[in-house]
Amino acid sequence: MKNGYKEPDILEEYSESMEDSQLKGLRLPTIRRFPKYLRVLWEFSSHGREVVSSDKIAHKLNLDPITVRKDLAFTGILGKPRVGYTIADLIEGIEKIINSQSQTNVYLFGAGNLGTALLGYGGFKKHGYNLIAAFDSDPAKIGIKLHDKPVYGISHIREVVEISDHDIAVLCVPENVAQETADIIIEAGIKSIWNFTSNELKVPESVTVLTEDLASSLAVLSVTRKRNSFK
Amino acid sequence: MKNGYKEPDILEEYSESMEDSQLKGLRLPTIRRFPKYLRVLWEFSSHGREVVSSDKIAHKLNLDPITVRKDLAFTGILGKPRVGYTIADLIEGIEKIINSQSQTNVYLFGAGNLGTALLGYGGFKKHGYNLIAAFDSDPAKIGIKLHDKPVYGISHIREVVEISDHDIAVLCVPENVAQETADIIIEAGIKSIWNFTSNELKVPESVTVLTEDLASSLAVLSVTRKRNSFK
DNA sequence: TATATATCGGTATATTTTTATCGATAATTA
DNA sequence: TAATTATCGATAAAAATATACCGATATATA
Repeated sequence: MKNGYKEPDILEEYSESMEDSQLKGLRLPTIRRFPKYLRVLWEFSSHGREVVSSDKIAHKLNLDPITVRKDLAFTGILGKPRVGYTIADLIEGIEKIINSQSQTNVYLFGAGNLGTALLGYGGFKKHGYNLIAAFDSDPAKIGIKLHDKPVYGISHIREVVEISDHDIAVLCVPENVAQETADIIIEAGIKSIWNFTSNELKVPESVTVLTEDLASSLAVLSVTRKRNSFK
Repeated sequence: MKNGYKEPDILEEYSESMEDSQLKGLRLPTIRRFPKYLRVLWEFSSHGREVVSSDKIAHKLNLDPITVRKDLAFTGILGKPRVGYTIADLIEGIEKIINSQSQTNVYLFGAGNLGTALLGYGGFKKHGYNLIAAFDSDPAKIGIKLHDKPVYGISHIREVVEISDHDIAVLCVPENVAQETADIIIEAGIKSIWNFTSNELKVPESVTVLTEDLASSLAVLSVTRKRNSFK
């Protein structure tokens, strides 16, 4: 017996700091797919299913079942041949990886069009993020509520933000104040910035920035379409 | 002389249907980076620069200069040793690839929070896309203008949309009507859908869908931060 | 004018990501 | 109970992507 399916070993009972080890080998494409798996798992679950095969998941997401199995292996959840995976276990396993911290607070900076839209984005709550408050410089907005979230002046950042290593700032301010706002955010102790401005931010190494580049997506759409039209 | 820098050949004078061939070998990561190059090239240009090296661009975007040179090679624009590339040429070359068509019309479906935000998104115009109109089912919105764009009832789609192969539909409707709206869009002849709902759309092969998955980004941010905290 | 240096573009290598193959096995069917 | 089948997980191969290397050369400097 050289390779192939093997009866899995008994799971280690203790896994105190498994998070670190679990993260090893985890790649970006896999991480990006996890929320997609969650979506279809939630859907299956809401239809009363309890188990699901990699093939079924793959089909829903236009992926290869092998990809799905490799990704799901990172959760440590084992499937059964001829049956599949227990949906509830998978959901728990994925959530543990992509948002394991007890709670992640999200703060919005810039309550303009896009910012206000994101205040109403249901994905935050669904994925375990708590949108706490918004900050804006417009006096007309300060003090009111948008989508039930209070809007503060940015000078009150220290009073509002409970400093915690895994809080997230969503940056939706105009481009010309993007960097200075980021500086204030970092100064206040927030270490993750979700950047919706088309602006490369200069930040210390200890701060993580993810820039959401809508123009990149448009480019992909444009070229993909052109490609499709050539065949 | 086995390899290394070579005096470039004289450019072919005619290149009628170069688009197709130019697209060959062009990969998704490169396409995604093109708009980023445009951003920094515009910036350099606005500061009065006329030439720029791969190294300068790479530095701005946190990329490897080799990556930049390889990407830029797809434009066909040649740089000069010790000098760099002519910025104006690069801009033209990139724009040709990612949005070569004379004009791309963009139609928004669903003028809710996110939709309205996108109506105000400056990137459209900047990258050569014309946002023509929005469609919504809410009678209170139909007939008014949002960000100077008219809002129509979706039943008027055929009157408003000039059918053209490279038009883009931006889908921002609630999830429960995502698929049916997509069907109407496709029926009207639009072949590219930029999908902001967290919903896998079933579409014919001839239609290109790009799903913008905000939850995926959040996951990436979450895990990247966790990683950073381990070192 | 000779030398030094920045920077190009081509080829080569390394790493990451996807896809294929296959033995093992749990449930199903004959 | 035996054969069939769906599906797993491990290893292997292929494809895509990023990085490294290096000779050539245009400008700058000595």
